[in-house]
Amino acid sequence: MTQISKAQAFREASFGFLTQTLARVFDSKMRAELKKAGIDHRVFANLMMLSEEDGINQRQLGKALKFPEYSVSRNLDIMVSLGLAERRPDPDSRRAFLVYLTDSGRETAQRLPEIITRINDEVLEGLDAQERQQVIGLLRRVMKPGLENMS
Amino acid sequence: MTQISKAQAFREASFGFLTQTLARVFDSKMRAELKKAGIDHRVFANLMMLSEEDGINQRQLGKALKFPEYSVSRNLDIMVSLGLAERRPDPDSRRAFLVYLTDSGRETAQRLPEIITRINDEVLEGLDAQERQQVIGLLRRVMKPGLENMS
DNA sequence: CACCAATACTTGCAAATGTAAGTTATGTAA
DNA sequence: TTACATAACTTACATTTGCAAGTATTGGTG
Repeated sequence: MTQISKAQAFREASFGFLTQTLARVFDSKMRAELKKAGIDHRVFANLMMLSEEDGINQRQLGKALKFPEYSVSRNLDIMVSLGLAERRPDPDSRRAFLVYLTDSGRETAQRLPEIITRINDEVLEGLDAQERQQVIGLLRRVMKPGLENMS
Repeated sequence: MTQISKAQAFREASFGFLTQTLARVFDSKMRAELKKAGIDHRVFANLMMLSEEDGINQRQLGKALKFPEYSVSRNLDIMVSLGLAERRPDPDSRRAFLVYLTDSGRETAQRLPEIITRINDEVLEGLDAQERQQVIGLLRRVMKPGLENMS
């Protein structure tokens, strides 16, 4: 029986620690791959989300991705300047915008799944197919409860 | 049967997306709690890691947490300036330092588990005890393979 | 031992991020 | 109908980060 200190057991058993650490790995790999593909790494999460659902406002976009709203605001500025997305006035509220992908944004978004899949496969190499399904299913459940939004 | 677009199924099935999103949630909650506790949020990961194991060099510290080495370097500057850690020369190599917590660092580190546990419980509220064990176990396995280190 | 590559760590600079405060528009309730 | 809180979004400023290039030391190879 190998000796494991309390602290070690604790850190390795922290869900937050684990997700932060793995998120760093995913992020740095994504940056490198997106650079190769000529896609701006700053916008990939929003791009992916909008390709799933457009015509939502910035708040909703931020909530889905757990991004603070100032971050959505800035990322959208970038996407608009790159011609990937556009803000249209919300007919129901003059203070909100509805966000839509442009054709170019949609085309760019289509190139993402291949990259994301490849990197996920790299990161998940230690798990078999069933375990991958399992961990993904559990993480999705963690997301569900709403997890009150960011600042 | 509710209609789910391919894109949605895809994003929600991306391990990387899920960990990044959940890491953002954990991070923002940790920041708020650490601020209340008067602990510098920049150093908490290193502090926790070092309370588990000291006397390692900066490379090893970075590798364990998947931090790039420049980040370890700067975080240690902060920890040293706050009196939480110290760099001692490595007797085996003049280019390396061995990092140790000070007494103050150790005391501070002792206050972390309570905070981390509380936030993990908040984030994981959607899962029962068994599922928590399960997801943590799987995430640990993902960490294992080495996941070649950062830049 | 002379060379070159790799290791361990640091740093200048540009880019990105968090905080807090701002604007404008809506909802509510006296 | 005015007043006051909240919603949706933006921005100035300071802090933090990533990248790329730097130093110094060590390990190997001919």
